[in-house]
Amino acid sequence: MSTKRRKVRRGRPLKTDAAPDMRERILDAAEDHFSRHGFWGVTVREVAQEAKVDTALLHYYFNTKRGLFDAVFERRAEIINEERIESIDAYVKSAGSAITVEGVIDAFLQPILQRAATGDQRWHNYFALIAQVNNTPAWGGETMGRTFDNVIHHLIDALRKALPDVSEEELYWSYHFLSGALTLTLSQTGRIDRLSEGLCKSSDFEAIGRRMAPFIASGFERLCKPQAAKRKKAT
Amino acid sequence: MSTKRRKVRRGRPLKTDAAPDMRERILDAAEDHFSRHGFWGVTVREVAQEAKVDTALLHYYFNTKRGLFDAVFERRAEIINEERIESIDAYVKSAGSAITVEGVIDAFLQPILQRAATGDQRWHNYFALIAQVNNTPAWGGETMGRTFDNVIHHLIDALRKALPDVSEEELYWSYHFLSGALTLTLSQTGRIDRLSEGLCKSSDFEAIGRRMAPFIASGFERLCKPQAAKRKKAT
DNA sequence: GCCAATAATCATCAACTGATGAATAAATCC
DNA sequence: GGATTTATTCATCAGTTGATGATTATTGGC
Repeated sequence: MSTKRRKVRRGRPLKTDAAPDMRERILDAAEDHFSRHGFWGVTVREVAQEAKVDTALLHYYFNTKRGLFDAVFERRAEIINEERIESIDAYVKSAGSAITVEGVIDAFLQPILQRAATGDQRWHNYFALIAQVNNTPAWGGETMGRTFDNVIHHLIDALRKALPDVSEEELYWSYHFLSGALTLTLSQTGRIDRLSEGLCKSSDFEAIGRRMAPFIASGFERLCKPQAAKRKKAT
Repeated sequence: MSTKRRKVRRGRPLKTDAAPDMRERILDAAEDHFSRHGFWGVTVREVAQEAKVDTALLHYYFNTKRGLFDAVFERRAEIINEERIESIDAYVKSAGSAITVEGVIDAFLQPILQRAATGDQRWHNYFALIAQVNNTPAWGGETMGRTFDNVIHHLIDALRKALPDVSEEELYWSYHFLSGALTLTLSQTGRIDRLSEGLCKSSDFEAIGRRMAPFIASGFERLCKPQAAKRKKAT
């Protein structure tokens, strides 16, 4: 079992090898590990081992461990960001003056929830990674902002159309609550499974897809529509 | 600057030293570091250095690094859990048959938000730690459940009183969204500061305290009160 | 067909990591 | 007041860590 000295080719690989692009293979392996244990919980050796390459190759492509992490984080961000902007725009256009908060939020959520629902492990890992970064005090805010604020401003612009004369502060705080609810969902820790004794499942994105937009939209409307009369102070 | 060989006492300390309990000092230092960088982002040496003790002492008290982490996590959990249960019970009792969802949720949130609002850095760190654990896929669900499920069942029992004939599933999913919104708030990453260009501040717990219960309660009511007529499918 | 650029492994580094057994000194027990 | 227990630092270990310069083999440009 010990040193089975597998003969490993050195030097540039033959073109005919048609090995799945090493760079992508490293990113997949890194995504898998980072998503489960975070930046510090992973060693470059673990990643290299899973990708079946030498650790030096991973420095060749990404220079540092942090460079590798950032590359993982950005790879799928571009895809999902584009999808979300298209989804919001399509809804706003189709709804016209009948635009609703719930419609906008649903349009924003669906691209993510649908990708999560396919059961593709790699997207699943990626979303879990976002969840961790979003809750990392030291550098999470900066990284999330740099990567996603564009899309979020797009979302907020659309929400303004459904909420005339809305206060900016209420809008941002409402998004904040949405962000927290969404990222916990994406992190799939299995806590709700345990709490509900199996009644609800972290992996049941169909169930989440049905409930999340109504829940969140209702909160937005409560906070953003200044119907002061409705407020009742408890006790 | 190099080796200023500070003469350090060896052996058991004099009783008259009245040094602040070393065990607590280690826990404080560990809390500070773990909350910022997570379990793997911290070395026992860093903690020992901040607590100004030898690394061996920290193994003396907590055996392993994980033991230290668990001790940090549990120390304040007991305090805050008790406060939350008392707060919920007090509200349920005082409200009587006028019990509302918003009232219950507010009672659940206030102990946390008030402690966060005092600006006590140590509670602030602890809450950030909870946020990270809640979003850790590998072991977050298990740890959160073990530590907090008791209180959460207490919360859910109270909510049932305000929501007769409620579906269990809707109740658990609603709590799930609440949990995500709360923990992101507690992680204080500064993202909303950046997103809103300074209009909203992560550290403004007074602002959060005013908005969170209405937002979340509204979501609960939308999901848990089966007023099917109100539902409108947006395109 | 030569030569620079590219893509990979190998061998190794200095620094760091969690942990532990031994030494030391005060407190407490009897 | 001697022996045991408790609380602390010291010295050190074996294993791991991120990183890099040297080496090797293939591709692509001219």
